[in-house]
Amino acid sequence: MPEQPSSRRIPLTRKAILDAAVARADSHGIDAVSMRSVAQALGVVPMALYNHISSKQALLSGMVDVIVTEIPPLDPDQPWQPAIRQRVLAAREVMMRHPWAVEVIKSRTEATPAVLQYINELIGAFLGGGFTPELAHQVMHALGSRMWGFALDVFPTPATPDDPSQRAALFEVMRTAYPHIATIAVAGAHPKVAMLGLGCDNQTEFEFGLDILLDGFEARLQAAAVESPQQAPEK
Amino acid sequence: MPEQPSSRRIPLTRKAILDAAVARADSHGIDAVSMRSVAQALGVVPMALYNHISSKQALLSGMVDVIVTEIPPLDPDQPWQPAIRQRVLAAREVMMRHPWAVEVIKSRTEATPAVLQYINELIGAFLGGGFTPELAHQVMHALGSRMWGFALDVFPTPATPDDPSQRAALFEVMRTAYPHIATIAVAGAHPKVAMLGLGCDNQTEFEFGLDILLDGFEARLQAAAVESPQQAPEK
DNA sequence: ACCTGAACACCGTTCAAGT
DNA sequence: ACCTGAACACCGTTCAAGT
Repeated sequence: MPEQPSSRRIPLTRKAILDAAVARADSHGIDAVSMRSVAQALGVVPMALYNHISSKQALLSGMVDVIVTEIPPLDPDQPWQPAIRQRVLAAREVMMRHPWAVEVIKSRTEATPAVLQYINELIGAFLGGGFTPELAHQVMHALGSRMWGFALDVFPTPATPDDPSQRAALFEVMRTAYPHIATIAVAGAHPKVAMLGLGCDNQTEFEFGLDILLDGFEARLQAAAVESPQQAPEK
Repeated sequence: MPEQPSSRRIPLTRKAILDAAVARADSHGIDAVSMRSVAQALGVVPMALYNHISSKQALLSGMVDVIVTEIPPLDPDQPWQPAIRQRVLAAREVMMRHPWAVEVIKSRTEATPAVLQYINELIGAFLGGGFTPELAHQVMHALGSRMWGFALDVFPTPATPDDPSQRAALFEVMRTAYPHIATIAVAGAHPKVAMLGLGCDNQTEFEFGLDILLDGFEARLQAAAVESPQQAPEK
């Protein structure tokens, strides 16, 4: 019995489909999420999904919506910088729970409601912190993917062989062909990482980049306040 | 006659395949690049490609290699900051010439030789500018996709209807549901962009984010020099 | 209104055969 | 060593039919 129709008592619903897709991605990886496989997991024929979700792309966007909803809200009692920092790091935790999410978010081209709401709230924090709309626009773009808690890590790791002697040979090749890469590879901030542990987008490095951006935003905010103090900062 | 075998006098070669794939992506978009379509463009059967390129993924990586080679070299006569800034902006121009490149680079997981060489040279510029290996490691990660001249623009544009009255209706919906987004949308630095012209990753915004990062790198470099002046900055 | 079944037009890739 | 032909095991999606 390859499927159990007894579980199909409850009618198919958009939410049930998205939850099944997220569950499947969590357990089997995003490549295991196809219209056919999700339908099978629900005990239903592939075309049944199309009554609730218009396309594979819509399914992926809906999956993002589901997990973006997991991001905890902004703390309204904090100044903009710690509030945003905290929320971005919270978003990062959600992304770490769903390792497929980064790849899917990178491929999205249209925003869904939960995504728009998250963005809207971040902008609200900037505006509430004294940013002009123009500056808020700029900093949101500068923040980019870091608003979701990840940095595009285009620093690809060559597959590191398990065999130590092969690994040493590879490192020797790297050191002669790309000496600077070899230099910083061994000088990573995290000594536990193997010598070719590039491609590491770990917590320290994420926060390093995030804080440079947030500090830069603060500096631009101050500069703007100085050159056009139409509204005094004290109230 | 659906194909011309006369063009198949020259033997198939890895470079010929990559060039054909790049040409096809430039003219028809990345979705038109399949093992089958590239083979057809070369007047050859799909499986013939596998003698020179091991997989579709290898084809995509090879395509990136081809265009990364188009990025002009670093100017060795300049200090690290203008040199890197200039080269990143040059990389950006290459990416603009090949609109498919951003999407493909985002999906790569392994570095190819030209990519490693480019990265190696950037690191060399940081090290030559006085960065410690540790700090160079950090700033390379913080730079992230911006080293390729693009920022991951996770700020997706809702499809804007052509019809003005529909567009006005959409904007009204946005303004009530996501007021802050609407606020900064109309306050973009580029007045020519339509009111819902979010998702714009234009030159000004790219440079805004890039300069925040580069300035932050400089500040960290100075801070490190102050706290451990084992090598005096003056010579 | 929702689900089904069959089919269409594709994919990347393996395998065995040709030269 | 390189190219071919046929096949395999998938895709997303359309269409017409069922209830």
